[in-house]
Amino acid sequence: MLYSKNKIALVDCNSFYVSCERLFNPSIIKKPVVVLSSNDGCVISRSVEAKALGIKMGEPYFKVKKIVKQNDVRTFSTNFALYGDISRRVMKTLKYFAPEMEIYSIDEAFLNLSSIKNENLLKHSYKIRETVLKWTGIPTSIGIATTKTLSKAANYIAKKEKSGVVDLINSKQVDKILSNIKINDIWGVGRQLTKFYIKNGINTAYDLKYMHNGWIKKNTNVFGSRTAMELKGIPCVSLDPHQEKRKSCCVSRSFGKKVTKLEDLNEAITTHCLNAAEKIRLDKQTVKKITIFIRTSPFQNNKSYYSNSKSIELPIGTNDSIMLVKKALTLLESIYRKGYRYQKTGIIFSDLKDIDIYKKNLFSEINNEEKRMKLMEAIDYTNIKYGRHSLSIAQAGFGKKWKTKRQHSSKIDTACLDFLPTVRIT
DNA sequence: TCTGGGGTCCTAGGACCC
DNA sequence: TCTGGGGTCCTAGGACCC
Repeated sequence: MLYSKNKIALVDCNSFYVSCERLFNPSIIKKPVVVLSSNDGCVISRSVEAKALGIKMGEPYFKVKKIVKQNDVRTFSTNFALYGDISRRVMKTLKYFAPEMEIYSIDEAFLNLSSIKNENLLKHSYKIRETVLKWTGIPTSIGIATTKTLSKAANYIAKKEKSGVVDLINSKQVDKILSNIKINDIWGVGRQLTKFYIKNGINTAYDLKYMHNGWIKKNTNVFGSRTAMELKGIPCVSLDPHQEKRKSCCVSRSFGKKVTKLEDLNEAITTHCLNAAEKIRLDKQTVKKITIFIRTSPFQNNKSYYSNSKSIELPIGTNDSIMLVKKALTLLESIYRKGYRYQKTGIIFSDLKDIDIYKKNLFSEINNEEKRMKLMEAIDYTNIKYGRHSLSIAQAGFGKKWKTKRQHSSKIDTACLDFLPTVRIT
């Protein structure tokens, strides 16, 4: 029995983006800190000190500006290149402790700890936390349980504990812990399900756990039943160590200033399209379906709102920037309407396939395409070596009046990550 | 004045076929 | 007069996640 059970640990980095910024700026340790989303729009990461001031996750920045000023909260624009690099370091460290793991997001991973004896689970987890902190400078929390959903719940509680670890496998108080988790804080229960559950008197994780299977199945979808089963300790979502390639690729941005002219939208779409194409080329993929969308602000409810999108299916998959930009601009022109103040535009590549399939396509004109592929390779190489957008195409524009706002950038150059100081926070 | 971006999966309903 | 039913496939949109 000792080894027969699933033992899953969810390791989650505490206030990850804030922790990353702190690595390079020790003066903000123990101070209230927030990291803002693109365009300095919303708060997407908060230190505990910032949380204590009542700053909520996802809140628009302009709404908390007052609190920020009054309390000298340090604010940062996102630096995803940096966070990605630190994330890779954290994951590499975790791999030492569990060869079988699933990277779930930039700051979370599920670890299979089934080979660890029950009585050693806690000790092992403390060791994981200590090592990650020592090697990367990032503090973490760990939740251990027999299913993913329960380990998420354990982690949720671990975040509030000083020890940073909660083990539900050896705990005799699982139900008590679950009764302290509100229904909307359960993994997989979003806004809609929360509304429905509360209407039916289900208010906590405990309530959901003891709900009849039949009732759940009849009244929710497969997601709902799965979550409920997992709370009961029956694994329904297995740990998947296999890293799949992405199935779609989206690049979109809000504008720093509202945009009205087609030529500005053209520049933005071209830029986004080039970025998306570069991404899929790095993953050795091709795209068959392109969608572009534009919209005005959904928050300015008074005036005319306009939102539209259009897709096109390509005859064969490609990752040729020049061809993709041409198609994207045609799509854009067909949905552009004069007289609106646009807030955001973006491009979605879907139906992505491995490049090898494309190469074997009998209908492609091999010679021409090989030339194009060489050109794309050269562009990517130059951009990686000399910085993004060293090489671009003219349609991407030079003025970029629509550019995203980033007023709080920490300007850390991750090209120098090798010189990253390893800070130990105690 | 100012409200993110990038994903995955599920499902209802339409189109089509026999 | 009486106007089927069942199956598959695809897609847009919704819900959810971080």
